[in-house]
This record gives sequence, C-alpha cells and structure tokens, in this order.
Amino acid sequence: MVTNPGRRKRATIHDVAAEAGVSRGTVSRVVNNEPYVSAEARIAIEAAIEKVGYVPNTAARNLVMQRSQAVGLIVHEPHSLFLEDPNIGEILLGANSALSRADYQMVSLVIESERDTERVARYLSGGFVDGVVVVSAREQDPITRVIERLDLPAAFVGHPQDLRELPYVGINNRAAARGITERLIGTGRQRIGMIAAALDRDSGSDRLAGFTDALGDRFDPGLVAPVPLYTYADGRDGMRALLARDPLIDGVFAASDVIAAGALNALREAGRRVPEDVGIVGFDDSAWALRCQPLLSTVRQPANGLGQRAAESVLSQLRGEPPVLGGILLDTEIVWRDSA
Amino acid sequence: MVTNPGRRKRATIHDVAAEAGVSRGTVSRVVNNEPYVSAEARIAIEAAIEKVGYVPNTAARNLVMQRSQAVGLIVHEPHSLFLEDPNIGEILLGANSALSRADYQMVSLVIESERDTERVARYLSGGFVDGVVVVSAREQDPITRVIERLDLPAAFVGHPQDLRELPYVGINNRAAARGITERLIGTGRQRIGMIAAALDRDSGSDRLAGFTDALGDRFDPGLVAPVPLYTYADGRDGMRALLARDPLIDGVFAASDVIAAGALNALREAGRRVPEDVGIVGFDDSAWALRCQPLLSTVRQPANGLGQRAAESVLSQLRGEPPVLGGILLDTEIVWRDSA
DNA sequence: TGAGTGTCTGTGAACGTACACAGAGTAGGT
DNA sequence: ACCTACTCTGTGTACGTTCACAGACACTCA
Repeated sequence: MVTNPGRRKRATIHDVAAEAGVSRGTVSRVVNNEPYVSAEARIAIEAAIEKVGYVPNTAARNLVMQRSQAVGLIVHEPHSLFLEDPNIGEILLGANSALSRADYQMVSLVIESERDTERVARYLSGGFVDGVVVVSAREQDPITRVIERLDLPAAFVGHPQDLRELPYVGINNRAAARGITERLIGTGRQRIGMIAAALDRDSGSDRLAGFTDALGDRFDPGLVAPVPLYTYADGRDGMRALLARDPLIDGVFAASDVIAAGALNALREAGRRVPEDVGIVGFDDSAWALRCQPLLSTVRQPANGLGQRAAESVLSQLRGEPPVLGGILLDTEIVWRDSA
Repeated sequence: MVTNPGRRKRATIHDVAAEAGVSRGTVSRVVNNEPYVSAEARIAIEAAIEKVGYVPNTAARNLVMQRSQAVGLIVHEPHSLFLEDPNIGEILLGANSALSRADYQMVSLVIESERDTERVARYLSGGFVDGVVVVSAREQDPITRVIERLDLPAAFVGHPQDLRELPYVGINNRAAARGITERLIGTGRQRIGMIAAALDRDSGSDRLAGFTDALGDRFDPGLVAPVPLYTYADGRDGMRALLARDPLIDGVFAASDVIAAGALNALREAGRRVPEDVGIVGFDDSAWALRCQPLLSTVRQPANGLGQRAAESVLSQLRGEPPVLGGILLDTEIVWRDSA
C-alpha cells in the first residue's frame, strides 16, 4: 500500500548550518563554490550536507535571483508534423543536451492552435523561462511579437524575413538546394520538377529559390508542385500532381526526405522506376533517407547541431554577452546515394 | 540593434494593491478566486491588474506553497528510438495536453546513459517536480527505486513486473497479441513466426506470450527472432533471420509497426510478395501502418490516451486522491488492412 | 440592547535562499 | 607602532507570495 503520510520535510540551509556549527552565509558560500571559506569549515559543511541530505531549494533561489533557470523551446507545428519530421526531434534533443549541460532545464512549449499561442504568451510573460529557442517560426508569427515585446533572450532555428534583428542559426537552404539541383541536372535529366513544401517558412521558400537559381532559363513554373507541409502524405500528393502535369518528368527535387519518401510511393504506384525512369533527391539526410528504396540522395543537415547552437546562443545572452548579429549558418553536405 | 538596458521590473502584488487602493491580502484573494471580496474591490483590482500588467511570480508562490507546479516525463530510451518510435511522441503529446489543461508544466527528462540517470535522480530529489510520468521503464530500473524512495506521486506507462505497488496505465498486450495472431492463423497460414522486440520490457514479453498463447501446440520456438529494439533496422534484421531459418515461412507477427516496416523491406529484398507469399501483421497502428506497402494489418493502441491517463493519474494523486491500484488498461482494436 | 453570525479587509509571519555589510583576525610593509 | 590589505565569518534584509489571525462593520434574532 502506497500512502503518503509523513512526506518528510526537506533539509534547508539552516539545518546544514546547525549541523556543521556555522552560519547560513558560510554554507551558502560552500554551496555556490565561492572563495573565502576555510578548509576546515568547508569539509565540516560538506559532511553536514551529506548527512542531512541537503539539496538547494530552487524556488527560493529563483525568487531571490530573479530567474527561473529554465529555457523554453517553442515548437510551432501541427501535431502530426511534430511526430513525422525527424528534424524537430533532433533539434529538440540537441537543444536539450546543450541546456542540461549548463544546468538549465528545457521546457517544451508546443503550439498547435490559436489558443495555444495565448497560453504560451502568458507563460512567457509569467517569467517561467529566462529565454527561448524558437523552432520554425512563420512570417508574422504572433509569438515573435510577444518575445520582442518582453525583450526575452531568444534564438531562432531558421529565420523568417521579418526577423532581421534577432539572432538565429540555420543553414544556407538556398545554396544547398541550388547545389543538389545542379548535381541532379548533371545526371542528364531533362524535365526536372520540384515538390516545394512549407513556402510560408524560410526553409521552404529558400529551397525553392535555390532550385530556380540552378535551373536558370530552363526553369518551368509548371513543374513546381507546392504542398503545405513536410509530410509523407503531402509528398505523395505533390508527386501525383507533377505526374499529372507532365508524365515525362524525369527528375524531382523533393523539399525534404519525408516528401521524397511520399513521392517514391506515388512513383511506384504509377509504375515509374527510380532511378531509371525518374531521378529524385531529397533534403535533410534524416532517418528517412536510409529507409527509402532506393537509398536517397540528399543534403545532410546538422539538425542536432542547430538545436545545440541555438541553445548556446540563448545561454550566452543569459551570461550577458551580446548576441551574434546576422545569424550563424552551419555547413551542409551533399550525400549521393542511389535515387539519382 | 537589440540591447537589453532597462529590462523593466515586473509588477508585483504590491503595485496592484497600491494602484487599487487596497491591501495585498485582498489582491491575493482576487487573484486566487477566493470568496469574501466586495464587488467594488474586485473590479478595482481587476482594472489595476490590467493596468500594471501584473502576472503572479511563480517562484514566490512555489516557495510558500512548497510545490513546483511541474510534472516530469521520464523517457528511458536511447536517442534513436526516441525519434523512430511514434508511440513515444504520442504519449508525450498526450501527457502534455492533460498537464497543460491543469496548468501544470511538463518537463521532459530523457535518459540515455548511466550519467543521465544520476542527473535525473538529482533533479527529482531537488523538488523540481511534484510528480512524474514514467515511459517504458525496464525491470529493475534504478530510476524506479529513486521514485519509490522519494515517495513521489508517479504513474507508469506500461508496467514492469517488479512494480506491482505503483499505479500504471497500459494495454493488455498479451490479449491483443493473441487476438491478432489468431486472426493471422485464420487466414490459413501454416508456418507462422514472430519478430519479438524489447523482451526486457513488459510490452515486448507480453506480446510474445500472447503469440505463443495463440499458437498453442503449433508453437515453434525456432520461428521466434528476438531483436533488441522497436526500430526499422531491427525489424529488417529479424526478418532476414526468420527467412534464413525457414525459407517457407508464410506468416509473421511483427512486435510493432516499425518492426513490420523493416520486415517488409527484407521481404521485398528476398523477392517475397506480401500478402500473397507471406502475411504480416504489426502492432500500434502508428503512422507507419499507413505508410507501408501494402497497408499494414495491425492492433490499434491508444498511445495518446495512455499519456493522458498517466498524467491524469499523477494529477489526481496530487489532489490527494488515492491512486488506482492494479492499474488501468485501455482498449485495443484489430485493424485489418492488406498485409495479411 | 446585546449577543451571535456572516462578510469583508488589513497585517504579520513564514517559505529558503543570496547578497551586502560589518567586523574579527592575520600578515606584510613602512 | 601604525596603516593597509587580505581572509574568513555572521547577521540583517530582500525577493513576492500565501496563510492565519484579528479586527471592523452590517445584519438578524432574542
């Protein structure tokens, strides 16, 4: 039987002081690793801490220090994508490892609806977090306004156009998209299309821009199928649309690996062989790329690193260092496999 | 240029009291919705709150109330699985929605290594959370001991054998596995094997037990391929092993949809047609099931609901209600599609 | 009128910590 | 001998809330 009767009270700094025969102040100095404590007092206090099982009370510490020792991770994505897009999970884990290394707690704030935006805005105003990492904000995102108004230390993964002032970390989507499209062109494909997803975000629109850069004069707007999200279903739909518009299409740049996986399904459905009939490339080099048949040629994106760097940016601002202006861009790399 | 000069101080309950011309106590009563406040005072205070932009300080509130208003979600899985197994994400989102509805914050604690166990144990002892939801604990899990020792309100998703005393929520894996295996037998398959994953957890071992229940005398231990984790790669390896042991195998129960997806890959590799040559069924009805070709027959598991119910169990314990002994089992359902 | 009851309000104390300050002691230099 | 500098320690106060208590007032009923 699990009852909860005498939930014994936690030891405080007073208990330690009494046990060690010193004052609160000295104990505090030991706990916070400050100098000016005699070796004698230090060992007595350490023994006392061990004996009474003392752990500092965060609420009290936060109260006096005016901080929460937590950083929010705002994910502004619909439920389904949160589960389907491996990048988000990677970013989350990357941020988490950087934060816990610095003894900060990560609090995940998932926004899916209008109501969530309000809840999160209230949460941010409440001083529950000392800073935020924002993943995949949109243009004119209301949460961005809230962050600006509160003057909360923040870092963005990706950077909406209207965000020039705030620090961000990302990759050069445009250059990377251009690079892999050129490589695809290099395989001799003649009719190259793109399944362009999430055009309301910089990652989506920049990849499309890189695609058109690479094709130059040969760019045919009719061979771009825009879809809303980076999901398997949208990839399949996008490919079906492309096949309907041009049955002779022989090259496809999918805006992400998930999109490519969905597209492969549609191609298989239509009886097209990959890479013989159609060459296809993706973006991300997520777990999906190795799961496709054939193995996907794609752009490797350091998603975990993005999360880490964004978290580190927030941490450095918290230390009072000025944010890096203009953002940080991490390197990408083309990974050439079997699908094109 | 983003500077951070006058980070204006937050309004306190005193500011509100002064603005409204009343005392702290009355403001506190309004904020906490207590009775015995005159209508006059109430509207004056509400106006004052609006005017000065008052938001209660959590640290101060937590300090005096001796709680943290947060619940930990402990995920004890390797990094890779965290991203690959959609159940974990679903459980996480389910728990998060139940907790935020009750104005509790969810703090995710991911354990991947021995060092993480210590960090999390320290975190739990620090009073940072009022309770915990534990996902996929193992037998003899050290974190379980810590929770018991701290007498922390907890709920488990799934239930290791050595946990009889603590509340849990789960499904009847054994009965469900038996049900879908019987259904597979009913399609006339003669040589039925299983790819059994994660036997160190109740979900894994119970599904195997249900499988043997269904086969009865016809059970052939040689046709069970045990693999460590619920991953795509392990599914593929397990299927290769089964094919090596019995090339004539014509039915497979995969311990999860991810496993089944990996197995389908191996079957395609080996030139086997599904469902003509081999019938295969999975478990979970996750996004994977609809992504497979052919569509997967599987058991629907309410992963989101598991997370919600576990969180609600913790919340009710926090309200002082006694935990439900013996656990809560949610219903599952067989979803029959094309793969068998 | 007086006691009793219910409504409303203000005040002091407490939660557990960090920080500034004062003061004691010791050592070194003139 | 004195001043200065450095090391170490204890005490008072502040952080922003909640809660218990006491007191003021109004109303009812004997």
